Amino acid sequence: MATTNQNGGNRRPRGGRIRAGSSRRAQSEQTELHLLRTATWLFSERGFHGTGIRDIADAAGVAVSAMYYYASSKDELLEAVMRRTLDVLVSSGEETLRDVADPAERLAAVIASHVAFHARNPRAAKVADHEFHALTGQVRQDILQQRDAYETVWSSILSAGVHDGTFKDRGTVARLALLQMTTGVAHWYRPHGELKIPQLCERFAEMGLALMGASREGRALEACDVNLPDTQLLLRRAELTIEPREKPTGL
Amino acid sequence: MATTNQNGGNRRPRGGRIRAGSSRRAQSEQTELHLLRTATWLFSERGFHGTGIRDIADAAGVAVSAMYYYASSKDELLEAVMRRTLDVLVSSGEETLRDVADPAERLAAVIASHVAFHARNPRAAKVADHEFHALTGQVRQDILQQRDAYETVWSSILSAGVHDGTFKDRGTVARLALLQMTTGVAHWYRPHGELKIPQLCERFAEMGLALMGASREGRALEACDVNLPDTQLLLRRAELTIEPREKPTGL
DNA sequence: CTTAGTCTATCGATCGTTTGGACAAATAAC
DNA sequence: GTTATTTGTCCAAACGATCGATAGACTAAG
Repeated sequence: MATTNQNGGNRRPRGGRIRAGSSRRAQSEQTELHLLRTATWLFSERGFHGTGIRDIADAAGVAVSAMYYYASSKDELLEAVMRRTLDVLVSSGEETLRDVADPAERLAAVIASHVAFHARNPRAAKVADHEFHALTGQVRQDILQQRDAYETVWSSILSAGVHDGTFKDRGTVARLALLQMTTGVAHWYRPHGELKIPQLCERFAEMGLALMGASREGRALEACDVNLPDTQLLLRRAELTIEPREKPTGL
Repeated sequence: MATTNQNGGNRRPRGGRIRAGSSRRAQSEQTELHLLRTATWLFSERGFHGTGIRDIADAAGVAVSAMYYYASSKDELLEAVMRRTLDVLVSSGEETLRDVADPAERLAAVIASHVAFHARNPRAAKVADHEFHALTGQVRQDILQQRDAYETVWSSILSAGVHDGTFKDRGTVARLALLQMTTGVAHWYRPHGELKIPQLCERFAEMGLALMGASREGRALEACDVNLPDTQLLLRRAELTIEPREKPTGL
């Protein structure tokens, strides 16, 4: 229960490397990523306020002050996690929607993109979803604006579909319901569960279309009636460097 | 920025009352409720770990140690909030389902009950939804079990409907999607928004039935095709004494 | 030799919790 | 009906532990 450091002989020697890197600069980048991944893991598990900087440093196998070389405060650590996460979420969505015109296909596409991202990066997504309340000041405004912009994409897809008769008009709550149920994937998805990511995306696209009462020429639209984006492509776009793929070694 | 107490002259005199009560015992109950409501408000706003006991005491207008007269620890405060919340959520659901047999009507009923509860008690519901990770030990097990039992009710409704052909088979994920989208109501619902609670319940029942592809004799089921529980009844059952109906005065 | 990167050690502030009464309402004694 | 005693409720002050953050020494790569 040492307060200062509890992995005494286990720490790598001074200036030691996490992975053999060529230059010092490459090594520095590795360390920063390692710290962000560890922070993401802990934030997702215990929440931002429930995680101490010593928890992060210990789990990452570095000294507390080494963290402050990369981030000038704990809040900045959270900011980095949220910014990187939202950036990839938004850009992967935009790219996937780029050349899709039909409202039903657009809805299926944005659902699939969103679900793929949240299933592939559950911890980072959880942090972005849960820890918004821990942000303050300008950062909070920025992140909020980015999230609003993303939700506006969903809104316009829905209203376009309502306007041309593809969807039933279910009001503003439809967007909120769709976002909640797809974002929720991050909270329960397990890689070795019932469904793999491609099937999961298709299933959610199906449920989303059904929820909106999607139809063409009087016939209800199923997921198999619309072109779904290629899942491999979705997963490549959703790749997030700070998502921790395994439990921190020092935990 | 006094550390000990920041509402100096504003506090009521020693032994003063929040509301005029008859007996001392009645007064004590009022104070306990007042503390739980204040805690619920702050937990929902800043999270459990983001809320200090001094924050709660100050917002409630009592001394820190007065809190320890009612709860022997901060964790016990959270426990009380979550237990009371889940108890009402579960029992109101059970009561509403008591004499409903048809799967489609049961789904609509449980959705309406869930949505009504989350719209009426958003802060307590948010705490129960978000702060589970802050629980430890036996309490965590208990709450988890209660939540699992509640979700099992949903599962059996869905599988009954799938079995008799009312619903399409959308696997386990359907339950998770439905629960996420309905629980999410607590995060965005505002009393003066687009919809009042009765309309909100109906809308969600509609979306839920659509999501499950509910149909009878080949015809798709709408919300108007099934009997929805009386919303006034739902709201009475969902009444939660610890839900803070207004911002704490000392905030 | 310079400096990027990491260390140990420590800071003041705040954390959850405890102590030892103060005081009023309820009860008992007269 | 007044006074004394007990009980229930709450407070101010302080405790040790832990919090986020910093200072300054040291190492090794460039």
